[in-house]
Amino acid sequence: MSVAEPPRAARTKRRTRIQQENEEKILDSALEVFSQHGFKGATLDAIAEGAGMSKPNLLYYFRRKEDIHAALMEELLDAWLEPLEALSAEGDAMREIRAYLRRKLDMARERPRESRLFASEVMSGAPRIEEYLHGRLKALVAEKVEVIRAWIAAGKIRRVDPYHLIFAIWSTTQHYADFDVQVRIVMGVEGDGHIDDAARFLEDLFLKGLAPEG
Amino acid sequence: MSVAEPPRAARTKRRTRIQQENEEKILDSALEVFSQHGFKGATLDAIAEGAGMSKPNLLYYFRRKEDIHAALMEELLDAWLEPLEALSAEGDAMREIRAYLRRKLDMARERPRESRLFASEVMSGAPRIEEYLHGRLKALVAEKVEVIRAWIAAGKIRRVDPYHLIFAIWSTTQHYADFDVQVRIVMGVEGDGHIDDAARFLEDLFLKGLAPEG
DNA sequence: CGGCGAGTTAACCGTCTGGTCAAAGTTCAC
DNA sequence: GTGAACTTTGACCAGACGGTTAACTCGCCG
Repeated sequence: MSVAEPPRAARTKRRTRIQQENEEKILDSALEVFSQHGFKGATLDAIAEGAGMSKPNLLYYFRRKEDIHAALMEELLDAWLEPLEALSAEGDAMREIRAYLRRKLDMARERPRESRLFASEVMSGAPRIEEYLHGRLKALVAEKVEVIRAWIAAGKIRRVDPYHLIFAIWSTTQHYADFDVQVRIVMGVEGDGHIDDAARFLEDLFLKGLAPEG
Repeated sequence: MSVAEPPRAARTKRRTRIQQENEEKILDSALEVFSQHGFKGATLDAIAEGAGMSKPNLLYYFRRKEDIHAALMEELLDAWLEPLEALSAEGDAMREIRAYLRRKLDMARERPRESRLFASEVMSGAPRIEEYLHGRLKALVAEKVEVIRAWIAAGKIRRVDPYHLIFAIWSTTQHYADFDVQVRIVMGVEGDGHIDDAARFLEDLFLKGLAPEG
């Protein structure tokens, strides 16, 4: 009669050291598996093995596959907004855009699995993050679109469609995470030095491409 | 004892009308399913249902799941090279790049599922197309990189890294296929008119960003 | 150092999955 | 119209899958 309630049920705060460690191991393994195979393609067995524990033990910490994915997403989605949130209307337009590019490229370098997790979710139709896309993300983008429009109105950057500008920044930077394998093979590189070159190229392209006439 | 050999075994050419039709139905359904859920996440049941036939019947045309995926990939990979292949050293640099952008955007508009199929394959580590990436793709890119270098040497475009230029074109254009759901939600659009805006934006960005000084 | 709750696991369940098989039904050239 | 080749299907299989249960072991606080 001593069956402990699975810890994730009683939320609030982390309890034991073991719990903390194991949830970390699970989420790390799950990130690997989900980002490679998507939600449907990921299996609890693979996640459990990657976390170095049995499947029932894994299910002691997260009752359902969905819960693991949701926990991963919750962490990810906040981090996902940060770089764009930091785009400040008060700053210098060109400097802000360059800084945004850098933050996004840093994420692609340091958290490529998260990028692929997000991509895989969107590519499968975003069934589990529709609310987020329609809500927080859409609102934040709308807000920053206004910031960019203001820069255009003030003659700080050329007249371009702010939405497509944001998409262009997202796509070019995330590409180095999502298509990492392809980039490495095509370029024939191994470390991550090529991302510095990418940074130079992208800053160059966007700053030149957006600079006001004259 | 009249069990016909599964047709895909005897390659060469299409035989019956029914076979032609059914293989088409299967590949169309499989494209839908693979592009949404990846190789592991796709099931034969789902593909069969989408194709409007029973699973054993599906397996009469393609003996294994792998074979369906391979057939899809074979078709795709050729189409994938075409736009870049058409980038001609003889043409005007700026015009060639603009035309390349347009071809890639057209593919994103007209064949978004193929784009996602490719993306999903690369994101899962490209286990089934390694040879292609190391072979034909790498070689073609290397060839076009030289074309771009020649344009730079001739002062037709600014001095930028040709590899990253190609990646930037790939990523910005494919984004409208791979992240279609996100793009639609964030922009709040429904048809595909936004891709024309994307075309204008991207041509603008790249042509301005690459134009030689002066 | 004893006990209680946290942590772990073997065994299991129903369903799904990729794939097989033999038999039945259909098509089409002759 | 018929027979041989082509097509379709129900029944089936072994293993994978997400998840449950009950009983076991371990860690740690008093």
